[in-house]
Amino acid sequence: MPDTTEQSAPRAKRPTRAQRREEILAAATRVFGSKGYHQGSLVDVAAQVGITHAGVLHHFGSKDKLLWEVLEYRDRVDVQDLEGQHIPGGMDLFRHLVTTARQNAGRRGIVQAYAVLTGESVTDGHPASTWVAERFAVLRGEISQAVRELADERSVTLPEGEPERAAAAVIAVMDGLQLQWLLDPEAVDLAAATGFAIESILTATLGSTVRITNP
Amino acid sequence: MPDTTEQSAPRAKRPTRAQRREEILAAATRVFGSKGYHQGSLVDVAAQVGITHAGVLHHFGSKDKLLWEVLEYRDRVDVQDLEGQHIPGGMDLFRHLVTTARQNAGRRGIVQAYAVLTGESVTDGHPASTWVAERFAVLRGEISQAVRELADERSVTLPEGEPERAAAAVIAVMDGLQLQWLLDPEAVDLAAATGFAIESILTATLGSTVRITNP
DNA sequence: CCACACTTACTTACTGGTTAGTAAGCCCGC
DNA sequence: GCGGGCTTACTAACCAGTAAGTAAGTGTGG
Repeated sequence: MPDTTEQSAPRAKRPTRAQRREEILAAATRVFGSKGYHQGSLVDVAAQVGITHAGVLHHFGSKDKLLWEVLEYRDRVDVQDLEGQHIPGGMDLFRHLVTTARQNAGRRGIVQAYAVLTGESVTDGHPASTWVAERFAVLRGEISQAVRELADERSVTLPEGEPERAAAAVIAVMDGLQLQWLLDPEAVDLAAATGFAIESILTATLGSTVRITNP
Repeated sequence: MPDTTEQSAPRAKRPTRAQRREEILAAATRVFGSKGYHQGSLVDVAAQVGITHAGVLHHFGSKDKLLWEVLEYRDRVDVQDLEGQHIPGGMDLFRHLVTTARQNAGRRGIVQAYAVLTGESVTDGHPASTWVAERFAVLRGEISQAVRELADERSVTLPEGEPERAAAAVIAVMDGLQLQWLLDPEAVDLAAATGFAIESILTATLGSTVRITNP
């Protein structure tokens, strides 16, 4: 017997299409994050929203498309968090990276989702592989640009390919630390280790001590 | 009609139990490497050896046990490659790490298997998670010890927790670079970037320039 | 040296479970 | 009253694991 007296809640009625899609995307992020894409099923996702898996397919057509929208959704949320709505450059970028690491230590789910999908994406023909590869490429571009800016500020001439090498190393250390932290949070201080590693790489690249001050 | 004249070849007859198990382990490494553990099926593994999936289960009992043996097999092969049969310490360890990275650039399959399984292992209740976590713990122990040795050699006193932080960063950067390299081999020079990053971290930790000379 | 007993290495066939995706229809709210 | 949101019901594929049978090898007693 459904309770029809329920009407004080703002929307016990029916969620709009946009609301439902958002709910499903959030649920899918959790499911793909905790179980991976292949092991996480549409039934799992649907259950979290309180519908059947066919309902999910009604909104997204296929599991692959759902994954795609989850990834775009994550990007959108990330950009939203960035109040300025634009990616900072120079030293601000590295400050932002360390800040993100500190925030990440408090939201295991997101970190797990990212780690699982990234790992899975190196399998042959994985639907997320191009997304992850492009993401890496964009990040390398932004970070190497920031490294060049810092070098210019300090009038340092860098060897050919050095900014790119440093950028790849910075991204690598962040991802790798997340893996270790997920498997053993006691053993790794995510924020501290990330800050330390990025400072190390920048110091070695620029030839003089670099400190990333807390904003 | 089987050719009984064939006897110059050591075994056209029937492979021994040990031989078959080895074949299956190699096949499973390839399959789990290219498809992941969950997506890679026993049928896939069996097909590569030319038997049925029940034959695989005859030798290994269950898929979980097969994975376990694959991981131990990988360890065994790695140790075999190390001619001294023992893990080096001090600067030799870091030389060994860079050498490994250089070798890895020529064996994509192994790197892929490691990356996929590590990523998958952070999912809830994954059969490989304890193995990966322990592997990380052991590596952190060995590398932080090597860092302490280098510090002693140079009469440097390190802050509390610094060797562990450096060790985690070194492992992280190796894993992270592998991911980027797998997704875009053109964009990342695995050996060069690994050497650069490790040198950076050691230099920052020890306070003086560290170079890892080619053996 | 060979027959008989036994073991090993599988295969075939099946079970129970889970999966993504499809089709058709119901029902609520505008 | 009708259309979008959803369910129920289904399919076809695939999965790990089990059971039972078979052929080929191995060891042994005579």
